[in-house]
Order: sequence, then structure tokens, then C-alpha cells
Amino acid sequence: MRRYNPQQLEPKWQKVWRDSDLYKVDMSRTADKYYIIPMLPYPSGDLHVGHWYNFAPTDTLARFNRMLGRNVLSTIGFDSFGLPAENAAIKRGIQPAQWTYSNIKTMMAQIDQIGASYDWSHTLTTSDPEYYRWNQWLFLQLYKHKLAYRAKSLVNWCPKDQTVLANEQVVGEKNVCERCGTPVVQKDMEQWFFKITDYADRLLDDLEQVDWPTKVKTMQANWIGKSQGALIKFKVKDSDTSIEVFTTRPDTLFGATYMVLAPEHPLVKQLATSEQKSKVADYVRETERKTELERKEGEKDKTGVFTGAYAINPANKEELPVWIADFVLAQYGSGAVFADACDERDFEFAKKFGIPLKPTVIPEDEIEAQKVKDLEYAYTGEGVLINSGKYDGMSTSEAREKIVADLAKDKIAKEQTNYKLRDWLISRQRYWGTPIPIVYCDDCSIVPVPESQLPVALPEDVTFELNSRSPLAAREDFVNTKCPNCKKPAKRETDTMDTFVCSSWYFLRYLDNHNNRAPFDNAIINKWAPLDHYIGGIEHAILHLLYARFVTKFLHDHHGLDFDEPFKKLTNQGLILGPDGQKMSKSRGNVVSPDEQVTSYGADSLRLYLMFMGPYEQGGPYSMGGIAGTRRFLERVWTLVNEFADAKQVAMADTEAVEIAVATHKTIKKVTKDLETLGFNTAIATLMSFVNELYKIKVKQGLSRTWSWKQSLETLVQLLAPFAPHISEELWAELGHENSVHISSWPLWDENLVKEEMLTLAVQVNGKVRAEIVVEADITEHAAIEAAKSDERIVKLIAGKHVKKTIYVPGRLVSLVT
RNA sequence: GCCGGGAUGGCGAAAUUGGUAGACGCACUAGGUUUAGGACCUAGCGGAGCAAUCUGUGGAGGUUCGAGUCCUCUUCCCGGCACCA
Repeated sequence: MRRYNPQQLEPKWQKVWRDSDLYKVDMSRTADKYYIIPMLPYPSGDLHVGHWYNFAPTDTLARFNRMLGRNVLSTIGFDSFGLPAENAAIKRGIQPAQWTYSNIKTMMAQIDQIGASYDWSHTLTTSDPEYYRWNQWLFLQLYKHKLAYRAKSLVNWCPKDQTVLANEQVVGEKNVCERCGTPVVQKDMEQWFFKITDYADRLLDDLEQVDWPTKVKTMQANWIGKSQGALIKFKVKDSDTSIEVFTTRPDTLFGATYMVLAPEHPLVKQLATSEQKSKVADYVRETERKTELERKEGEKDKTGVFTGAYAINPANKEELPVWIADFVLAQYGSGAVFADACDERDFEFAKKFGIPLKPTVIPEDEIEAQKVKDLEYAYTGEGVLINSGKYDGMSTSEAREKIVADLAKDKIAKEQTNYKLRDWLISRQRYWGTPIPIVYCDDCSIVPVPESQLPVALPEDVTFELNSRSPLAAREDFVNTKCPNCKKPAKRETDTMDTFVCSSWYFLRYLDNHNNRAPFDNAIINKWAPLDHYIGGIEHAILHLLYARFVTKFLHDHHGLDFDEPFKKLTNQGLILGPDGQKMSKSRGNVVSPDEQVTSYGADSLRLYLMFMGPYEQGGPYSMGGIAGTRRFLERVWTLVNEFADAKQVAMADTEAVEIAVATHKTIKKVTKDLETLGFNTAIATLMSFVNELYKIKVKQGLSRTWSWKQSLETLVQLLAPFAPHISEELWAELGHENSVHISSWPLWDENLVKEEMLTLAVQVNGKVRAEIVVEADITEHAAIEAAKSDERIVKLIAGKHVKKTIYVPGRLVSLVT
């Protein structure tokens, strides 16, 4: 018998598949199309186990669906713009393009080792001009519809990476840069934004339509942060100005005893009275000095100063002192709040500064209500109104509407919805990205580059100077151009786009990646998109997935896409940890190299192990012993098939034939069901059990070469094919097939064979299992109970006792209660 | 603080959704086999006990003939958000 040698047979089959274009998709066949891809990888230079964990199971699903007869398209590409290329270039004195494309070459070879069924004719690399010109096209479409705009505002600046960042790219408690972990600072700059906020409601509502993990949906919903309330105008005493306030609790308006503005609020200077002016100015200066982080740290200890001004409560005409405090955020709502006893922060602030409070909402519970009246704590829940004039006795929910409606008559209030979502800041002060296709002309101001002049090419030979502006800004030949409008000398925009623009629509370009007249042909896109299944890490829960949804919705509205959600189904694979249970990192020395695992065990063993180690969405520590186990399993499969192929003709008894058929069909059913629900680990466990069973039969019966045995082996190989494609292909050929197992039809099970003829029932007495009885599957309830009662052990246990109750669960158990 | 997810043998995990807890794999033990092996085959393997049996799914209660699964309370772990008015 030949030895199982994955190092030899895996590359062999990879070459056969490639040379025969086995996975080439007929794009014209769309009725049963199935489009499944892993998230676009960044070409960091080395494929790690996490990539394998993303790509291999995705490929298993692609292969499973292909065998089910669907026209499966799966491919992969590279998200190749971005900062690491620049850092590497500076460090090594080479061009970012050179570093990037050499990494891609290495990674392509590594990806080949996985044995995935990609149609490589659909691949793309986002740093190619053929791709990024369409990023520029997208920018121009957004600009045309006033959804790309330039504005000056406070933005997040990463001092290390020397660029601004989108809100989504600032993470963690300490507001750090998502890439490098440096705390960001606020800077006032003029930048390009995409108006994602126009889509806030749809981005929220349409989450209901998609089959995504609830966790991701919740995270997106929280990020969008919709809250409904009212905008209420407060007149400033002895002045023409008024202060607008956003509140979700207009029902508490009568309880307002003071107001607070953010220190950055535009009215602050104007409101401060002469005697308070210097204190206010000091406080504002102090706030400006504080970093975002220091402000957050001050959460527990609230600070603020009185402006000297008073506002009039429109509800009861009471005068409210106006304060400024940094717990009120300038960016949210209108940067001003009215404060009352129904809010913990307001309550705390009032106590600290000796501002009076007035309870206006009390809970149902009388004891609690008394405590609230005595101002023992801030009651923030729903309840009944007091101290609120004609609204007394009303429920909070009713009062919320009535008060706004009444004030609306005098145009003092109106209903308002607020979002936490901010517009997407896409400018980056970096070189290695898509140039923003904009020209600045002294006469014509901001001029978009005409579509016919795309791409605005990124020069690929640049010089980096330490701590200087982007190399693009230093390139005179790039910067100096002619105004497309008036033809006078003008300057190009030197910022590039956020790389998340690249990844926001690449899955559409995959489908029509050679199109040089348009980003894609709608006729193709509308047949093949949206994706049937998208698989990637949870780290993109907000960033990439939100942007891709936004861009898809935009293209739906303005470019004729039939669909407005890009990913029908989403799965997040878990995180693979080092063998020590810690996150893999070079400094910890716990990095498992997939290349080494492939060398020692083979790609099939690695694929199988990754899918067998636990639930796919859970991840977990990598175990060296675990992969040895899946390799052993493949060896056993190898042995079974090869022994069969080598065996002399021997007949097998009919009883074994039935036994084998039953085991086979049960296995088909279970593996099929498991694959449908992404239960890779249990599917593989089922295959292992099946192999164990075949071994037992083999030992009992001796080596056989019969029709039913061959059928079982063929089925086994087919069921294994999506998981371990190379060995399956080899064994399929060994069993005499000329065509690839990967385009064979997925086995079907016969429900009659899956049904047991005899089954084992548990017999419980008073809830405890006391015996097992073997009965015919179609046994009646009466017969089952009689059989249970006549079991030797049960007879002893119930002797002399009265059986009060009998429960029969078909196929499971008989329970007797005495 | 708020919102998710979780806790099952020495380890990774299963459990038809209220019905025989621990499938499958790792590790381990014994036997066989092999020139040898960390290879292969067979068997055993939650804990206690010679055994019958008892006990066991983070903890405490509850519902039920029956609870890993449902309810109440609680501890711990992981993830996300966090002064959002």
C-alpha cells in the first residue's frame, strides 16, 4: 500500500485544478448562482493561521454548495493600499509599491497551499490603477450627489501616523488610533467627508433584513445611536438670543432648575456676564487644554462654572441659571442641556454646586415615590408627573408627546431625532492610497477631475523625508496641474482616501473585474450580487461593514443596483489563539506558522483541524496535538480506501451490507445538516465516527471488496471532499473515477435507511434511569410500557408499588412514577 | 454603569432544543504489533467504591415524572459601548 504523502499529492492536485480551470465560473449561468467570499485580506507579507481560519472554512462552504449543484463563485484579492507599506518603505528604503507587490506574490503562493476553489480570473488588487480609478469614480458620483463634501471641523489626528482618522477608527477607552494604538488628538482641519449620516435611518432599519449575527447588528445599531426626542428653545433673559436644547425627556421640562452648555458652545462668550467673564474664560481655556482622555477621566468629578446668565423655561417661565461644564458634549445634540432631578449627571452636578432640584416624575411604588420627592436619589425611570402644572398626574410617555405638541404651537419645540453617527471622514494625509480626484483653482475653487481624466495616477517613485508632509505634496509634477474648467494652472488635492473606500465595494468589482469602461456592468451585478455568504472577523463589525452598506445603498439609489444590502448572510469566525491560550504575537513567541503546519501535517490536516477544534464562531487556542489527531484520521481514511483498492474479491454477508448502508446514510444526513448550519466540528466528528464504524465492520468481517463497501467508501470520500479537498481527490481517483470529486453530486440520503429498525429506550423509575430496553422502532405506546414494566430490573424496583403515572416519549424513554 | 456572549472530565468540546450528560478528538493507562519509533491496531478512561450503588454540567433556590437546557437570585470570565442629555 502506498503511503499517504500530502506534501507530494497536495501540490499535484492544486496544479491539476489550475491547469484544468476546474473552478472557473460560467458567469452566464445565474439562476442557481452562489457567491461566497472571505473578507479581503491586507497583504502584510505573511499568511497566518487566522487567514487560514477565515479562508479554509469559507472554501469548504463553497465546495459544499458546488457539489449541491450551485454555480459557485468564490475568489480572493488584496486590500493593498495603506500605511504599513509606507512604514516598511521608510524603514527599508524601498518603494511602498515594491513592498506591497512582493508581499502579494508571497501570499499568493501561500494561499495556493490552502487548496481553495477560487476562480482566480476574478481577483483584484486595490492599489492597481485599474481598481483605484473606480474609487475615484465613486468619489465623483458621491460629489455629484452632494454626498462628498469638504468641511472644516474638529477631527481626530493620530500624531504617530501623521494623519486624520474617521470616528470609526478611533477605538478603546483611551481613544486610540485603531492601527497603531496612539491616543488621538483633536485638530481643526479642512477635510473631505462622505455624508453617511444621510443614510442613518436606512442603515439602522435595514439591519432587520439581513441574516447577520445579532452581535454585529447590535453594535451597528449602537454606533448609529438613534434617539428620538425634541428640540426645545429657551429664551435668554434680557436678550434676543435663545438656546436650543435636545432632550429625550421633554416630560421632565417642568423640573428644569438650571441649564448647562458645553464649553465649546458658540453662545458661551456672549452669555457670560461681566462679573463671570474671567471665570468662564478660564474654564474654557482649561477645557481646551485638556485632552479627550483627561476629560473622560474627570467623569466622576464634575466641574463647571456659572455664566451669570439666566434662561427662561418655556413651560413655566421660571428663570434658570446657565452654567457651562465639560460633561456636556459639544458634538452631540445641540451642545446644551436643561438639567433636572431625573438625570443622574444633572442630579450629581446640582448637589455638588448647591443648585436646587425639583422632582417632577415619581414611580408607582409609594415608598420609592416618597424617597424621590425627598430628593434622595435621581429617579430616571418612567412614572407619573407632579409639580408640572396641567400635566400633573399624566404618565411620562403621554406627557412627552403633549408637552412637545403644546410648545410646538408657539414654535418653541419640535420633535427631533438625533444620531451618534458622524459623517465619514475619508481624507488621509498619506501617500499610499487613492488620490482624491479634486483640483483647487484660484478662480473656479473646488473642481472635480472629469471622469474621462481618471485615473489620477499615484506616482510610484517617491521620496520619503522624515517628519515631513506626504511625499505626494512634495511632488511638484503631481501637485501642479491645469484647472479642468478654465485651464489655468491649479493644484491637485494631495490627500488620499481612507483605504476603507477601497473595501467598500470590491465585492462588486470581483464580478466584473476586467471592465475598463465602468466599475462594473449592472447587468452582471444585479444577477450575482448581493453576496450569499460573507465571512470574516468581528473586528469589521462597524468599520468595513457599515461603509460597504452605505456605498451599496448609494449605488442602489443613484447607479441602478437592484439591491441595497451587500451581504445577505454574514458569519464571523472566531479568533485563533496561541497554544498557550494567549493572542498570538511575535513578542510572546506563541505564533503558529501555517506553513510549518502544512510541511509537517499537510494542508488537508490543517484545514480539518481548524474546523474540528470547536464551534467556528468561537475560535480558541491552537493545539499541536489536535492537528496530529486530524492527520491520524486522514491516515485511517487513506488506509480504508487503499486496502479496498488492493483487496481481492471477497463477498460480504447481507447483514453487513445493510449495516454499512444504514451507517452511510445516517452519516450523509448528519454531515449535510451540519454543513448547512456551519457545524463543521460536529460534521467532522460524524465522519470520524463513520470511519471508526467501518473499521469495526472490517475487523469483524475481514477485508472485503463488495459493491456496498465501495459505495460507502465513495460516499465517505465525497463527504470529506469539501473539508479535505486534496486527499479526497486522490482517493476518488483511486476508486476509479476520472472526473473530479469536487464536481460530483453531493450524496443524498434515503430516509428509510436512516430510520432505525430497533431502538433502545431508557426506562426511568421516579426520574432515574434504571434500565434500557431494545424494542422495535414502530412499537406502540402500550407495548413499550409493558416491555418496560416486564424488564427484570424494573420488576424488582416496582414490586409491591403502585405505578401512579406513566410517561412515554417515542424513541426516547419510558418513565414510571410510583 | 449599560448591552451582548459564556462557564460541562486532565484538555478542546458534543447533547436531536425539556428526555439515557460527556458523541468526536487530544492526553493518559493496559494489551498487541513493529528492527525501532512520538507509527499502527484493540480495549479502557468524569469522580468515589471490590461491587451493588452513589454522585456529577460555576453557586443557591424553584417549576417538572424528568433540567446542562426553563424561571428567580448570585459569582466569575470574555467582547462591545460608555458623561449621547
